[in-house]
Amino acid sequence: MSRKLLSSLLRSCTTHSTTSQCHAQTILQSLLPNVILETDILLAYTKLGLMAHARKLFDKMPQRNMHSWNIMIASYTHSSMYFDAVTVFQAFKQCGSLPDHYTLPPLFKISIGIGEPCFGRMCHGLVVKLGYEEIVVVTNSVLEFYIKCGTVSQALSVFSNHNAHRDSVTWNLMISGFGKAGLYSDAVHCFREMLKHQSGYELDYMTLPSILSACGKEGDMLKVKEVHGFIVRNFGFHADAPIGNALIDNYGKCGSLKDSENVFNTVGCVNLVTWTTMISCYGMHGKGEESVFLFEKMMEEGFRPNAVTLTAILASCSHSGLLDQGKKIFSSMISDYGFEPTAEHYACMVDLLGRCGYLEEALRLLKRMKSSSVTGSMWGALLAGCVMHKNVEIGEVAAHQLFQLEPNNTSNYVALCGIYQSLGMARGVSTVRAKMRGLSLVKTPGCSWINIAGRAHKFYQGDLSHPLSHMIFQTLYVISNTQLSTNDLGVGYLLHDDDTFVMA
DNA sequence: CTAGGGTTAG
Repeated sequence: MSRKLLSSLLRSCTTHSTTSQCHAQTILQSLLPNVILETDILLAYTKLGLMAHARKLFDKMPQRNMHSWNIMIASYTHSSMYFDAVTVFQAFKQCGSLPDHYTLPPLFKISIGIGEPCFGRMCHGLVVKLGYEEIVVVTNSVLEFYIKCGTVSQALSVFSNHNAHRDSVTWNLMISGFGKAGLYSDAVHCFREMLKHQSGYELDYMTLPSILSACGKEGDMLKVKEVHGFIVRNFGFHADAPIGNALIDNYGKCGSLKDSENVFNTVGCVNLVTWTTMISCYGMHGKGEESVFLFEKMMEEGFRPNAVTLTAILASCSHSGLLDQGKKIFSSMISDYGFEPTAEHYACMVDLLGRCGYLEEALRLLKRMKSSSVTGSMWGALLAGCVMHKNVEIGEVAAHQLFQLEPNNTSNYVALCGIYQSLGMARGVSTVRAKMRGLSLVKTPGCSWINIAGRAHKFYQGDLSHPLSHMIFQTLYVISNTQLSTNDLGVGYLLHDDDTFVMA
């Protein structure tokens, strides 16, 4: 067999055995060493995720080209083996070579993967110095890097500096970046800008889940509906699964379970995430029975739940007080599916037991675990249960664990304080407050808001300064039909975005 | 050989 033939065979290999056979042939026919052929073998191994095989060959190669270095760096990165990727990159630099536009994008992923943003910033410098700023793929990876670091301002400056070299990926990165940073109105603004720059049929459907999520997290159902209409007009009803999933999720987040159900019942593409999303929508709306029903139906249809599905169903049971169903699902996941419960699942179970008032049982569950594997979220769930059921003994245990684990989390101090307060334990209250002062911790006030007719109405706890607060108070009183103090109601004032009052 | 979207959690 000729080199050429083996080369093209290698490029079409899709299994371990065919790749190994081709590799063996190159050796048998004394075709090695040969950079082109060896690089083909490297690529074939890495495509199959056989990094150890690739590395063994790579280390033996007497000669390497840019392609072979890039394959190793990119595939280690792809396999989340960031430190191996760094080692290869360092060896590469030792040879005195400079990275090219294929080398650079994985370097930003490595920087995030190893948690060293300095490395990424240095690579950004390399991009500029080596003149790769005009290659859109490279610039997009720089943009993604700054977004993943949480430095939106840096991302925005990269975005603005490259208005001549943008593609749909660039726009999508910026829109989803704003959304991830909680800058929802900026995300919407960016989406509008994008639409101005391209005509309808060129529109990229990958942007749609991002914009839906920004609208949904803002709680703006009108915008979600608007984007939904836009999707139907431009893409028809048979959107792909992530779009349907985003619609279900965000209708749910905006409080319209009916619309979520509607999408769920009519979408063309359904996957595990679709089921999980719908289950968690029912959970959010306190409809645990529906969640359990859907969970069972999902399994009947042959979907195997994953870790996220399990978290969703457990959280759902928890919110609806379905103790037995939750326990049953948790133990059957372990026995029937050999599932290894994660920290989140234990936190859900503690939450479930705690809400139902089984605080001792919840504490026992945590005490059975290795103390190093008990997370803050588990103690946090227990503490929340103690607040609900005014249990000071277990509450103190949980709170003191949390003070060790997350000393700067103000919510934990406030929670313990709340238990003391509800039991009239004045000394406890002042001790916790003194502790907070000593650590100079300040609690940011909780705020909730709703969007009505495109305007954001914010509510802070215990504030009655709005002229309509009396009316709101009365309405809440009627709804709750119980004797509540002003403080319990959390009545606030309505504020517009620019802090001017809005008259309903 | 390089870049982008969806699901949990208090």
